[in-house]
Amino acid sequence: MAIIVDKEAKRRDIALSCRDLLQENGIGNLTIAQIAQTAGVGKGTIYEYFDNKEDIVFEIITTFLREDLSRLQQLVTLPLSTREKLFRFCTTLFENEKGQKHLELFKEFLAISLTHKDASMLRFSQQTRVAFHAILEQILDEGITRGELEERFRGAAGSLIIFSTGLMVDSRLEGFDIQHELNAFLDLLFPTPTQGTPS
Amino acid sequence: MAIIVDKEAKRRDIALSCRDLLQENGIGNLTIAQIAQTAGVGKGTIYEYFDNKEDIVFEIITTFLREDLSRLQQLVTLPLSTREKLFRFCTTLFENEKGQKHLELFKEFLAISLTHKDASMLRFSQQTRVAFHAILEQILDEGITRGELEERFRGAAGSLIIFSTGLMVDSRLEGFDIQHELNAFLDLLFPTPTQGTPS
Amino acid sequence: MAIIVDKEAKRRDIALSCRDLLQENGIGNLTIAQIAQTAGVGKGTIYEYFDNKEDIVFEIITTFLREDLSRLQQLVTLPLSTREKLFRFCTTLFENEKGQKHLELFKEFLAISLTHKDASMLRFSQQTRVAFHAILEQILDEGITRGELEERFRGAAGSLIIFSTGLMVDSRLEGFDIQHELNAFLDLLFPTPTQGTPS
Amino acid sequence: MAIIVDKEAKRRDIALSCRDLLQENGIGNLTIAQIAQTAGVGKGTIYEYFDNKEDIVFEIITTFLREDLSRLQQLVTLPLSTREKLFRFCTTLFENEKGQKHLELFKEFLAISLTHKDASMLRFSQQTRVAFHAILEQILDEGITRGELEERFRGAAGSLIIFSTGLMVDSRLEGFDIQHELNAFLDLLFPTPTQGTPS
DNA sequence: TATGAATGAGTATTCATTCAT
DNA sequence: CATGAATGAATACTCATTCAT
Repeated sequence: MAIIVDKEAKRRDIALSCRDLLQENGIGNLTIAQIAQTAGVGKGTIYEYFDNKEDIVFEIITTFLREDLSRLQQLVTLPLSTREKLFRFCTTLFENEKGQKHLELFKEFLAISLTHKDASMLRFSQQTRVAFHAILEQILDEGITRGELEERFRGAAGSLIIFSTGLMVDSRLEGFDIQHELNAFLDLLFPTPTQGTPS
Repeated sequence: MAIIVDKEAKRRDIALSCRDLLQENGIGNLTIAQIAQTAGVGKGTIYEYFDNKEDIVFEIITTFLREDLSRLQQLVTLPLSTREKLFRFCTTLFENEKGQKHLELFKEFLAISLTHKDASMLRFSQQTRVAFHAILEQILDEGITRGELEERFRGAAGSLIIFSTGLMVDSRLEGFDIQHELNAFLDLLFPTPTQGTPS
Repeated sequence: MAIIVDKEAKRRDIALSCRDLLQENGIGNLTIAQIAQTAGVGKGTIYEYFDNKEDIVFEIITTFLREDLSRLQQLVTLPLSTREKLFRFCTTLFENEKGQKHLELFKEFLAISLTHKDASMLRFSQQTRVAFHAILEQILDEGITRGELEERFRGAAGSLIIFSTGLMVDSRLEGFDIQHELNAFLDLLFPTPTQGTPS
Repeated sequence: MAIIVDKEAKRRDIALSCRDLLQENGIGNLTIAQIAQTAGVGKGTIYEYFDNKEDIVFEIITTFLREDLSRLQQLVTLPLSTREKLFRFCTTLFENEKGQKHLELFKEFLAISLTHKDASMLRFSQQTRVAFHAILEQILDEGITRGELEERFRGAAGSLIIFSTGLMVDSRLEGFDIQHELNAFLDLLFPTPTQGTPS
């Protein structure tokens, strides 16, 4: 048992030590040699703790994901309107420099998972999706509970996740105004008297 | 006097002759040698009509795109409800085997354009987006004109495109039910008495 | 006969129109397509007047050579000491921007003739050498006649040509001071009382 | 524990095993595939020990250079007149078949270094030049010490190197008699009573 | 005489992964 | 447990030259 614990610990150690490396280089330019050197171990050792390059990249991305999810989790409890929460949920990755770097990474990961259809790849993608979905669901449920949202929004998390995915992908285009597009979308979902029915 | 060749025509000829090849191999496994052989010309000849591999892949994809856009264009005139049109707009690529192949190609193209940020790549992506956007807009405008859609849906094409992108990307996930997700989304946009408020 | 004359005239026309092109691009980056376009004829036409790329490059270089030889020829008649004339003979290609461009071209030509041992290549190299040799001989002979040079310098043109070649080649090295090296060499050849016999 | 390899030793091993290959094919026709096969390693292994093709070509040429320099070094100690030593210094590469092969290689290298002005290329050229210069200086200094040469020949190594370069380059010309040209040059430098003033 | 469409050979380099020690 | 030396597949692109018209 102790050994297993150690393995997990070392996995984390290696992943943790390579966070900056991954952010700087991106997935495509990251080499096992760099990872090994940065982690201070031999190349062969990496393969003692990870199945392949993907595996270790997942582990590192997971640490970023944990951060982002944690931030998003806090968002749920913030004293904001539901709409505002949804807005922030979708724009959090576009906000500061750190978010941008994570975004770039996620886009790169998306690109890989779009072509490499390994089981582990899909599993990871799905787990990630589930985590984001859960938070979104919380926001929506609370919105409904607080009377800000109609009952029909229960179960709408899936749609919002899909839209978020599209937002992330289409943000690559030049002249794409995320805030504008997102607001237009939210206006569509939550028609307000002032907007929907201009006298 | 030398033969004067219609460059545009030959471009199309080459592109046309390589459609199957691209569908079978995908973008990543397509080689210039294969293209040349399939088109029945020398490798050098390819470069007389295309700037680089990207250029020719774009041209071939464009032929698929033209087909899909044409089908979508016909959709606009079909005697269907606006909602049904939007539904079909989003699912057309998921329908038959042919659509599936195009879908695979588009996903691969998306993956590439997500990481290779060349000017030509972005330009092509944007052009494609504009074409789809235009059709969507037609459907929406008509829906509004016919009174099926509220005025607020004018300009909603952007949101729908983004959702479609997300749909395409997330469709890679196992157990992802496109029809279900799309219906849920449309229900959200067009709350009907029967669906939204089941007595 | 008329046709032959025309051929020669057209050869010159083409060569003349491509002088700048060759100077800008160098031999290595010059393409037949560019030559044809610049000369305002078809690629095939080039081969009506020239045997191959080398042939046309020679023709163009020859026009430069003619210029340089003409300048050098003038040098012979200038009211300068023989030593000064020899100095200028060797440095003329290093002097102004124009000389530099010719120099670069000659170096490139030298590189080619060092590996491509075609008969035409050798012939051209030899012809060039002969032309420079003749001028050098004039300078030396005159120097001897005027009593500035000892009799033993008769026939020394060959040595000086070889040194010039070396100068041209070694000038590629960083920190190589042409003037210094050349002066040192000339001091060696023409020992002056102040330098050769101190005290 | 993994095997620790002496990188320098392996570099030499690979270089050594490819000497013949380089001499047979020349630089231009040498492929990495051939090098790897000849050295009995994989292509990737080559790049573990060399940065690029240039790097390995330099290393191989260096082994030839070491031989030639060693022979030249011995020349310094031979019981010959200074003039004879200088003569041999310049003709050593033209002597036997082996020298001829080295010469061909050097000419090819010269051709490349004349057009490819990379830093590493220049550095290598300069190092080589320095090594030959040093030996020449030894010969000259000794000649001066022994009273065979006038004091003015101190520092003349540079001029002689340049002449040697020219000799190497011009030797490509048909009908170029190295011995004759070199003797003419040496006669010029060392005027003897019998030669300079024939009664 | 002029043209320009067609051609096709030829090669360096990267890097995830393995396995002998 | 750890290591790091060895591996090898896979591919775009240029351009001088030809020859049918």
